Amino acid sequence: MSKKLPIDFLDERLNQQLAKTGLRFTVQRRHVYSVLLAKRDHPSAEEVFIRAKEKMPDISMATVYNCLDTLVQCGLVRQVNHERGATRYCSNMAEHHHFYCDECGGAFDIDAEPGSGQPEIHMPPGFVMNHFEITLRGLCPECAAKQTGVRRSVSSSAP
Amino acid sequence: MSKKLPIDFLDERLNQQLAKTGLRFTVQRRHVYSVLLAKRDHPSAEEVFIRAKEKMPDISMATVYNCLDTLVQCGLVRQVNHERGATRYCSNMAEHHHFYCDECGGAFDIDAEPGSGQPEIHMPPGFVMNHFEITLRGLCPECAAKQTGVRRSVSSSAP
DNA sequence: TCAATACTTGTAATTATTCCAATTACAATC
DNA sequence: GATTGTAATTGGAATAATTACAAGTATTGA
Repeated sequence: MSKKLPIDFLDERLNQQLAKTGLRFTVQRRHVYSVLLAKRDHPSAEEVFIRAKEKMPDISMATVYNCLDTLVQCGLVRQVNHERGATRYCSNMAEHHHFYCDECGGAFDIDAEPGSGQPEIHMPPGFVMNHFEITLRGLCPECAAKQTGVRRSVSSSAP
Repeated sequence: MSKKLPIDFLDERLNQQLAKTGLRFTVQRRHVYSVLLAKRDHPSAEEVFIRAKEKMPDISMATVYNCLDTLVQCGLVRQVNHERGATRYCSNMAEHHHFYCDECGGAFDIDAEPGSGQPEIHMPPGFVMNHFEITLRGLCPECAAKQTGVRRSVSSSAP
């Protein structure tokens, strides 16, 4: 009960951001955040729950939802919604876009050109834009290779 | 059965697109499509259902979902997902972006500059991009006016 | 007209998420 | 170190959105 974890970058950042909003540092929040940082494949809340349970078997789904919300609130994680499925969570806060593969459903981060700023969009008068997001769709390298390499498998195995 | 409706643009387009995919023209599909064209405010499935019931009281929720799926399938309507809420449907197939008001939740179409093409994004090798979408967030004219204390002056037409 | 098939309908089931009330943990103070 | 007020966690119930299914109805083509 006394092993002091080294205050690494994760803790520091988390602590800092939580403090800003008057929220507490808890082991659950820390753990959920570490799960998101460990594998940045935009997991859904349920996937986070499953991964979190590996090292923290008693954590509850409600807590995962709470922690994710907290992390989003304090600006360490962002929520991404794509298609009809569950909301997904992304711990990459650098400016980037999201690419979704139509074939395998995978999500990929596409770095934004630093300083590329916002695309040239002519906003009608009166609108105040705070945020923009570019979502790309198509085929990821793996799926693209399959489609062109092997002849177009029109009657591929049922999904 | 008896009264032949004039084949207007709606019917023509719908028929054409349905035929392409081997789907049938039905009164429910026509009606759901007309609801989407009548008010282009990106209604959710449930809102479509409510509006559709006005003139077709017997239509069911299941049919609305089916029809919406069909319309999306045959390229007359697109699905837009924003935040956690319900999926919304948009009948504007011209190239445009979506603006969501953080305050009132309203959705607005922002026309893309014709020929502006896609934003300059450096895709990592191997990715095949088929589609991109820009989502904007901020304040709509009405909510922006309220926030700055400016009375409802410039912004006029409500959605 | 009749059969084949597509479509619609109502309902049940599923999925994703939120809500809530009861504990439990934490931080500050005595 | 005990006390206390507050915040966080927990499990389960509740809700919202969507999908699945089985039965009935409409439409098309022969």
